[in-house]
Amino acid sequence: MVKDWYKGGDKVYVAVDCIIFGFDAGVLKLLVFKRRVAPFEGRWSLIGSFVRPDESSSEASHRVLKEITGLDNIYMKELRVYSEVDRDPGARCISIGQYALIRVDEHDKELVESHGAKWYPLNELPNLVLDHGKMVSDALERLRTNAQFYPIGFELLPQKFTIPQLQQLYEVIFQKQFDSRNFRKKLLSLEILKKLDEKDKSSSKKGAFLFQFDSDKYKQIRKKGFSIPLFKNQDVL
Amino acid sequence: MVKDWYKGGDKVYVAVDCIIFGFDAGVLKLLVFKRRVAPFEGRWSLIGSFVRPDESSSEASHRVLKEITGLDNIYMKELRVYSEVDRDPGARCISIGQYALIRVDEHDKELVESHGAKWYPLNELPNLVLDHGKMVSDALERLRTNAQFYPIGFELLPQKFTIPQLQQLYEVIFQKQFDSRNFRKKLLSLEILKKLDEKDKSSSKKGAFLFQFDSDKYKQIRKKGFSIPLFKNQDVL
DNA sequence: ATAGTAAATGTAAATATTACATTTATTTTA
DNA sequence: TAAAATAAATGTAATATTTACATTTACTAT
Repeated sequence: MVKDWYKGGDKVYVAVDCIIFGFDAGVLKLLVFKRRVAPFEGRWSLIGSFVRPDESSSEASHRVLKEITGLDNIYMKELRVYSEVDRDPGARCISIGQYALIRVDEHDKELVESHGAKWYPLNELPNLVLDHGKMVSDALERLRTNAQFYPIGFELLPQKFTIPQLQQLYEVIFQKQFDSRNFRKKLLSLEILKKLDEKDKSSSKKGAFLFQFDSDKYKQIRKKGFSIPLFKNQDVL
Repeated sequence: MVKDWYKGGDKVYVAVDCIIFGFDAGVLKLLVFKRRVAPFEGRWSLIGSFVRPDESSSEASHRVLKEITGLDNIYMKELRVYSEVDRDPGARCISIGQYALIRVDEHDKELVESHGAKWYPLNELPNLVLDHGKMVSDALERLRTNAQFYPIGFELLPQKFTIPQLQQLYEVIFQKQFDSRNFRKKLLSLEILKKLDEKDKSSSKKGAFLFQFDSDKYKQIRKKGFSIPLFKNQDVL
């Protein structure tokens, strides 16, 4: 029931749009889809939805993410609200940008295809509808900022990964090369990686040891009151 | 004109609520106001408004902030969207939390009073309507996080301030004492403070030199690709 | 002239970062 | 089965930053 005093307000459409990052074959990719219905039929768009009466914006974005990728329990954070008056010529409609990091190896590729969705390397993105291109560049900036201060890179790698893989990811995110000895030393010094007794031999004869992100340990450290900036000299952007 | 394909969506009320921080008499304060009309007449609330058809959420929050404090050009950032289904029993209404840092010495005190608004020290806050208490604690957390990595403390101090004042502010934000010699050294080493030829004698016979935040220099540094974490060992939270 | 007060300053020890080259483990090939 | 090939793994010395800690300075009030 809507109380009288709300009658002064103007209702608007509220949507979520997901900026979904993945790391595959050494490059950062974004999941976009080709619209099959109006508006913007046939054009590329972020994956989104109206927020339904029975869900929050966060629930809405997790719902569509699951619909398209089959994935639950995804790293997803609010980016910002896009509410410029004329952003959508069809109606007053605000959109909440939600950026997500997923493990490409874990998602349901057939489901993605069946929805007309496709992974594009960030530098080969097609033009997107409305302000979705802006959402992507904002999200990329946010990803870079957050990756400086928090260990979120792990969200983009398989559960088990090698140090060289991790380094490659950070080099792609920050567009910068790191010294492999110093990179390894620094990451291991954070004490948030569990070394496994297993090697990945896909990229060398010697094989590289696999590691897992130790999120319990990370939470402990955070609880004690520390945050972990990955690189001290933050000249990574 | 609303196109047909939007008819599937459900419209909702969209509001902004401002979490307004100030630093006064050595304590962090929040600006809240006593509602004079329904809903929640007589109860304390954040300062907010519906987002109007002709403005973005950012414009809406700057508008109400100006209405109440007389201030323009305020540091204000989106905190997050509060869209839980039952957050407002009167109607489906989502709210965009916007947190702001203002210089208490620059705001229009009479205007604030005339609107029934009042500054409360953070630890003496009255109960607030709806989820506004949660907004405040979220905003405080965000303030602390951001103050670790970015020089935003200056937004809460007068344009001209002393190093001891700056230190006191950071001690309040982080609930932690700093060594005055190291604090001064660290802050000056960032090279974003302009020393003035002027002293503030309000708190000592000797007087303390006044400084200004040099935002041009800070922008230059950022442009070159550096961010500036204020404290290396981020054990400040 | 002296006492009182907060501001300002310096340094040595500990820690973290950087720059840089060789050895190791394994597979493939000769 | 020895040798070649390849990426992974490791160590160290030089530099920079952070930390811990006590005295002097500038000014006002008595």
